[in-house]
Amino acid sequence: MRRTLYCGELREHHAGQKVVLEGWVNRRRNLGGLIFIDLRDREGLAQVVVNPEASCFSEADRVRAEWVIRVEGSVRLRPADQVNTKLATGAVEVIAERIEVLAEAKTPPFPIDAGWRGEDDPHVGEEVRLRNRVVDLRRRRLHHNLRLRHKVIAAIYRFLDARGFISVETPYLTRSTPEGARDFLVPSRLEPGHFYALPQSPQLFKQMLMVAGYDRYFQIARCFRDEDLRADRQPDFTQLDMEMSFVTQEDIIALNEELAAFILRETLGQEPTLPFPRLTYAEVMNRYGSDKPDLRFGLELQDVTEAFKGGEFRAFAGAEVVKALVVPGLLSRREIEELETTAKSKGAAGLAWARFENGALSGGIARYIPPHLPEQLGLTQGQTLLLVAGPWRKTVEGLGAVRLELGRRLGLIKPGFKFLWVVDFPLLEWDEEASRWTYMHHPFTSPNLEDLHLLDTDPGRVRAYAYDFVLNGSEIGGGSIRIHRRDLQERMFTLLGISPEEAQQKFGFLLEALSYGAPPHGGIAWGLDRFVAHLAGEESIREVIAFPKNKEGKETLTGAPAPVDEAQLAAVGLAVRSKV
RNA sequence: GCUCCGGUGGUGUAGUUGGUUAACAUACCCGCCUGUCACGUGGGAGAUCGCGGGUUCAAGUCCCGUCCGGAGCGCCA
Repeated sequence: MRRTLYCGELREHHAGQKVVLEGWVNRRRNLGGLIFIDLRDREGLAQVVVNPEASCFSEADRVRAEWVIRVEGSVRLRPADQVNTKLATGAVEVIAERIEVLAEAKTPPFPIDAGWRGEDDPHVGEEVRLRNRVVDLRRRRLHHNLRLRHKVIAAIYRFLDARGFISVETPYLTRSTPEGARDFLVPSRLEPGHFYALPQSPQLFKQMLMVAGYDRYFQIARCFRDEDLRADRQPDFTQLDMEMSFVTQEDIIALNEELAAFILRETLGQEPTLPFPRLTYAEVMNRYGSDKPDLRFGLELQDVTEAFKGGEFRAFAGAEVVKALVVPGLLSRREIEELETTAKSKGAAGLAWARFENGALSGGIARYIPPHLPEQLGLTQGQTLLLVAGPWRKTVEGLGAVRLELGRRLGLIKPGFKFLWVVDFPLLEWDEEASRWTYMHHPFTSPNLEDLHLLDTDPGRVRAYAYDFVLNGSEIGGGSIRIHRRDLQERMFTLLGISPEEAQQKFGFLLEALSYGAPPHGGIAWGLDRFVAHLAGEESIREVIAFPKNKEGKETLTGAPAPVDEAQLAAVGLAVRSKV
């Protein structure tokens, strides 16, 4: 007899039926003469009862947690006083007639049963979890996360298909492109000494699909970047990649926020309000000190540059900007010191402060604060004023980091999903190390045509048609309108210090494509792992990836990366140098 | 590459100013138990406290080094 239904699907209307269940023993309770088995499959738990007179009683007595068994029996309603209201199947139980052990199991290294009966799983260290990932993946939390991820992807396909997008696959073995992140290299056997690179994104392929007239493309694409890992970064990660022809920035933004709303509706039953806020880069940096601000709380930065200009406090008098944060509450010296460390980590020179208590400012730099300032900032009794002064970017980012830390510490972050778009990014930023301009997004991003006249005279002020999609303080997507004219693309390469020869060698195929009549086009890529992690309420994308890598980039199940045979190296013309 | 935090039975934790046999919960094994649902109950086994060195009469505890893991900085077009 084969399985008739999932354990978790058992309901009252099955009462009286013969069923066959197959699954894992979540828990076994032996009352002496009577045995209960909570049988588990991906849909949930069902209670199996084994009576002492049943022929399978001795088999049931032998069974242990995580054994895989098949149970044949009949469903019956439980007496009213024995209904388990915590389980969806709690009104019924299966009286076992036959039990067959399909596989015995070692005792699991950590408990996995609690989540399945609706409780919190006890905390287990991530190292232990990743080392035993198969066991870990049995827990309900990960079942839920991976199914949510699937639902998100399924919703993406439904939505984009209905809007005329087609999914096209692009190569994983491709060419190394200069700059950007470090490439993962794959040696060529047919041409020893030559290498493929794994794509950092399908960027150039999708642009060429636009030139080829496909008009609307998308792909759930794996991307590879050989950089250090973080809670929200893996060396191989998944993008929702998208590109459209004959569109404006606003078209892309509007379509993508509809997509986001559709996904939330389909997966979580939520209805976010559209449109999402669109804030300029300058505005979010000045108000939140971040290009990916968390809008779930206020605590905005305020500009007080003028109040200190030319004043007696030398450190502030000549500063490019002075920014202030009004903190609800009196912070201790120790707390301020910790926050100063946070500010300094972003390059701020320091963190000045004063407390407003007993009707006056005291402590820190209280005596240097202009008399009118507290009123201007709305500073009231029992609050702390924090200040950073210096070059614009380090100042706002320093205080922005403090804002974020305070949001967490003071519990200001409200639950929910706060989306926004950040627009009007600068096209270029100054690279101190290389002493030249470099792109902020990527070298194919179109300048805002209104700023084109500044390109040679004042490149730093040129805005880009680039936009980031931000959710709860996390960059979940980014895109741009691309350059579709060969002459402008060549001009950009020159500005970025890429010689015509180098451009031809590395991007010749793109320039060539652009010279065959390219439509105006643009697109976006979402960090799918991050997006799903937010929807699942997880801090780390490792919780929404079945087999993630740890902080050191190791895949803990298989032990990758690992050495390979000398013969394998020889076949691709490589030899490993002894460690330097 | 750098900074910070952590490492104690299988798992999760406690362990005070250094002081007897390293504690607790849970899991595990055995006994008893017919309506449990984290069953109950009695018993048992299980840890050279990540590793190495140092200080000390005495180190889980203090110091140095090292390994492993996590958070962040740099990096991430």
